[in-house]
Amino acid sequence: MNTAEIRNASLARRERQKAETRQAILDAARELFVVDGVEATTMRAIAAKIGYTPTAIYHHFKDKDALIMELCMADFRALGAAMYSIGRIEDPIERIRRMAKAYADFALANASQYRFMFMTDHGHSFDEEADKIEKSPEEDAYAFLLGAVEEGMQRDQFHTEFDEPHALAQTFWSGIHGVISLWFTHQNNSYINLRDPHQAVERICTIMMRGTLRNPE
Amino acid sequence: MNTAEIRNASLARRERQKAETRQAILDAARELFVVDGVEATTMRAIAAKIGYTPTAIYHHFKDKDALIMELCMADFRALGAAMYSIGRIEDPIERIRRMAKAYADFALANASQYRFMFMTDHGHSFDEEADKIEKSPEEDAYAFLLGAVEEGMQRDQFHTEFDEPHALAQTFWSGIHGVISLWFTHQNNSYINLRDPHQAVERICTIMMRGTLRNPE
DNA sequence: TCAGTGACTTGACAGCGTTAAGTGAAGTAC
DNA sequence: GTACTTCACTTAACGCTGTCAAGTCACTGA
Repeated sequence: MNTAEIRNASLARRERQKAETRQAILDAARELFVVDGVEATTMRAIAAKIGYTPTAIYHHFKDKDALIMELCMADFRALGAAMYSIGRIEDPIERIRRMAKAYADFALANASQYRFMFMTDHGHSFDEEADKIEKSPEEDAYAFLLGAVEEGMQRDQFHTEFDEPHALAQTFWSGIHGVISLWFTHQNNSYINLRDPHQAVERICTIMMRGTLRNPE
Repeated sequence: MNTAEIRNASLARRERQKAETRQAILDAARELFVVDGVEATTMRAIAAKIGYTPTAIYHHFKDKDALIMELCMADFRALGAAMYSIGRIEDPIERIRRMAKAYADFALANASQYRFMFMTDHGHSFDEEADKIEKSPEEDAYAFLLGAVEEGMQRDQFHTEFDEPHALAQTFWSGIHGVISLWFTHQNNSYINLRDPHQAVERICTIMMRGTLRNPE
């Protein structure tokens, strides 16, 4: 090894070590967020979990919000991947059904994350993040749904009065989100006694399809 | 006035003064909660607003949670009243439609309160409160909706497969709640660009009715 | 060899919800 | 009239939070 190679190697090692620490912070934060919730986990707890002082975190992330946001962005990508994994099913209506199920499965399996992604007001934080990623966080999943709705419209599968793809896609999303979010906040309410969320998602999905399709089979 | 009367009068005055202070705390807290949100409002800010020290509040409420919960219960009563005010419309389906609109109007006009009532996890706090009030907080509004759904079923207005009143009432509720809560968390997301919530509520309401009614007109 | 870089620590700050102990005015009893 | 009690409220503090200025120290480059 000549001196230039050594320098490069050592630079690379330092960068790798920094990246490892950064990842350790993210992993620790993720685990604590999932177990205790985002609000309840402290910077001190995250630091202690990986054997650093709390201030060390601030060398890798601007503040707690930036740390949270990074994990949140990863979750959006994961949701997008979960949506995408159902593949290109020919019938757009069937595709929407499958998306609803995949969405609900993701939400129920990642409750803490879902809470933070869709049940917390982030103000304009997402807009700011979007500039960096070059597209909005929900884009993948939302665009996927929107595409299916548009395709269904092109095939005249919906009643003619539903001619605005965004409006219809947002309605479908709202319905599923309503079931999920109500479940998260009211599952312990003994008076309301909410029904099983998986079945509830299926139910509202059936109802919304029957309410919008031209020929519900 | 004899001595007994004087004693009673002074006791009454002291109780009234205490009640006034208590109410002042509630009023100040309400205003701050609405403006800044529940989380961002501090006990110190509430106290400062009415010219007391923070600790004074603890003579009237066990802790911040108890103070919040009291306001929350008042909001549930207000929502119940808003529902009840639409009156006993003959057709249960039309009644459900009106309820949806009244519910959405309440939510959009009382955003902070709605957030806390239906978008925050209260664990078993409501159950504990319910023991005191002898009925669960949502009871009024939920029972009102449930009654309309049951009536619609008795009149065979819904498809026969929808034979469980709770399941259907919860589905309707979920749909409206989904539109509202998504609006609150994502109204500023420029990529999603959510449609007007009033129209969105009307849209999902129409869709859900068409998807459940035997003879949608 | 020596200055410089940068990951990390030390020690602190302001603000939070909450509480033990104290104050002082009003009511009660003799 | 004086002593005792009650109680709404204050004072001063505790432990907790997110965050930051300053310091440490191993490693790098000339």
